[in-house]
Amino acid sequence: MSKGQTGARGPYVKGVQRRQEILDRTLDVVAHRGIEATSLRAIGEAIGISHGTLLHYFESREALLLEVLRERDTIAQAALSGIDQVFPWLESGANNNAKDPAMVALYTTLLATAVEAGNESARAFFAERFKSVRADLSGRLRAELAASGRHPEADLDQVASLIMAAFDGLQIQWLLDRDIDIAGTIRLIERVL
Amino acid sequence: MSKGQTGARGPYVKGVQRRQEILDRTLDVVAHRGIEATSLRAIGEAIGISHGTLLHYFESREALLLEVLRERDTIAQAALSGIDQVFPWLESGANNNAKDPAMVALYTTLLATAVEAGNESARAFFAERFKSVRADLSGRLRAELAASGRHPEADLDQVASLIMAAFDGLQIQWLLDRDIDIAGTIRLIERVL
DNA sequence: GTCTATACGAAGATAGAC
DNA sequence: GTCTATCTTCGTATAGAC
Repeated sequence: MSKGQTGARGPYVKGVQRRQEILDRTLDVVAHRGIEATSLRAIGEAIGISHGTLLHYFESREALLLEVLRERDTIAQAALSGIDQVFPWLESGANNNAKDPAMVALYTTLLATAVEAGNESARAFFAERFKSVRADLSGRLRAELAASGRHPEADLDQVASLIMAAFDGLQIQWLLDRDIDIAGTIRLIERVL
Repeated sequence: MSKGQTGARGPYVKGVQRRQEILDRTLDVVAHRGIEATSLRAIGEAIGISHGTLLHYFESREALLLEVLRERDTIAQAALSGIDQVFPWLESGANNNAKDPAMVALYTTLLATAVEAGNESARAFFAERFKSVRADLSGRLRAELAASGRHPEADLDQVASLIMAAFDGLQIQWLLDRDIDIAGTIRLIERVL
């Protein structure tokens, strides 16, 4: 075995730690200064490295921000892995997100860039994310209905789309007005079933 | 009466026409090149004026884009003024938006900037828009339920929030995947009532 | 592999001439 | 009302030190 990317000694160790440090600190900068002000130079300053170094680890500023989102998204999903029921699962996700407005803002901002032409990596990320979450949600709904002996009254893929749209849309409303009750409003959808 | 802003003669006439021309052409540039590529210089080129002149009419690039959205939003609302029933009204709105993806993208992009700190004008616009649409929607729902002799089973403000969130979220999903059926999915919410 | 220094072009914004 | 010139900051690319 060579001194490859995950070796405990070897020169790559520093790089792996550095990469993680960049991901962590970038979110800090986003939280403290907002996304627009999170320039490569601002991130570099916060870490104590030149802004050029950041592009040694990530292809572009957009790619870095997207990687921050991807990592946090994976962690957030894992934290909910113990919850089986759909609506408690959604409610826990909403409550966790409420603790991290910077992440929600990052999600929203990158989602907006994804609908723009020419941002293929962001578009691919969100298109794939929507597709997999939709499949996961509709599958859970189907299983739950079957377990309770009922048969679906609506297209479950459409219900899944509705839940995702409501979740994203309510998070945006919540960012503008913290009085919005995301979990409570999502729960209204339960009646459709 | 002086030669004020709306006078038919007077030196302001050219300015008023110019301002309108800028608003119209900006949306064209957005439609053809995307929002990110819609720089002040690109807009100026499309009209045949310098980018500096644009800032004589609008405070900033953001203010210009927001004004384009505000104007189109007003026109779109007026076009639906003949429809009384809530869900047909929503469906017509969705169908109209489907004809103008550039507007939907502009809406989404500016909404994302509004959740960022320091964008007070965008934040104010969307906060106010959400507030008024929510009030309008819940009022319509209340009137409709009363007319059919039913009493609401859910908090109608919450239902209105859900409808708005679903509408915005589904438009985003639609921008990423044109197979999404916005109107059909919104109609699912009808069952909550 | 890791990192700095530097340069380039484009962007939003401002000031002042005409 | 409009333009040009200029300032600052940005993302990105490259060259090279260690």
